[in-house]
Amino acid sequence: MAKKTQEVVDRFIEQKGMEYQAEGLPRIAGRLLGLMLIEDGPFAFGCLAERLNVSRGSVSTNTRLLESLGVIERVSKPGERGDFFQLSTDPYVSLLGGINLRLKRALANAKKAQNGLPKTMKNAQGRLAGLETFYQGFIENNERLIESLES
Amino acid sequence: MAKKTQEVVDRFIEQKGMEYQAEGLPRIAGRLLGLMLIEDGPFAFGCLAERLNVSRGSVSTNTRLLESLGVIERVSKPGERGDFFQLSTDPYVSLLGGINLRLKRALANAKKAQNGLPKTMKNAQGRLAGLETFYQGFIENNERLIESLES
DNA sequence: TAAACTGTTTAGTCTTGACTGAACACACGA
DNA sequence: TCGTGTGTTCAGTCAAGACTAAACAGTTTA
Repeated sequence: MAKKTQEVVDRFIEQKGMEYQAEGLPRIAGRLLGLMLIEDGPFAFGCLAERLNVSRGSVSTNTRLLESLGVIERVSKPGERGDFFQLSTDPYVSLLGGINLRLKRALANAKKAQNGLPKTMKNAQGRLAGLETFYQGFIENNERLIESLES
Repeated sequence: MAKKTQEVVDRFIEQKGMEYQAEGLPRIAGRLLGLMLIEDGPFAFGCLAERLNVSRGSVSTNTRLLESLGVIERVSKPGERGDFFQLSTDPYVSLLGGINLRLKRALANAKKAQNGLPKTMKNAQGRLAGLETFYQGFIENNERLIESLES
């Protein structure tokens, strides 16, 4: 691989790491995802640790995290021993599904509070209604996007 | 206020705190927002510290955080000395704007990487294109939602 | 059986940042 | 001029969790 290309690849991987960190997720998870986005898999478990210069423990933890989010999947190669990983078929659909789950919980909380409040608290009722409208719109957007992405 | 209502209010405030914490933001910021959603403002600075049982330093830091996100605003009351805070007119529009800013940065990163990669890396090009489609759709959804929420 | 290689788990280190309390600078009213 | 009340800032504490290295249990190969 050309040296220039290698630089682009490495920068992208590190950027994904920083993006994940900014979202409150482990940096290593972002770097794993970045690698699987920009290079062809599947990747052997040990190869990941070596390639990203992290411990096998970190690879184990973070591959399982990404697996639980549905963005990568664990696959086996015929004839080979260990586990292999690659980007899922529909990584963003799973991601959006997870986001919607949390949004729906928050929406439920807002509705519960609104129902528990007396109708006479007009202003609070209005603000909570606005919050719910926001959540509802966001959720519906995501569902539309999921549909359009589903292969 | 009825005891039952008080319970609903307190639970909502704490829930918003937990939701914020889960998103990687300070819990106090969430509790401040929860309070301003469910009770009528404007709220005096000192009253916030007292009401939520947190230090004035924390109130200062987190009100400024929420202000920078555009979800609350600092207002003055005629005749009163200190600062007062209340929910913004369009809190969710500002919020969505901030989200889109980060998404656009990530999208730019992906595009830059794609352009730096040789066209011959067909698979990587495809995966990056998929990532960009996802970002693009998400951003457009948010922009539509912003429009529909704008008062 | 041993020896080598899996991935997971655990103990421990270390960094990050949320939060507090006190010092601070600035305004107002005596 | 004081004192009092304001919000910010700063040093320090503390907890959460990211990460590592080593111990571990399970498989495969010899």
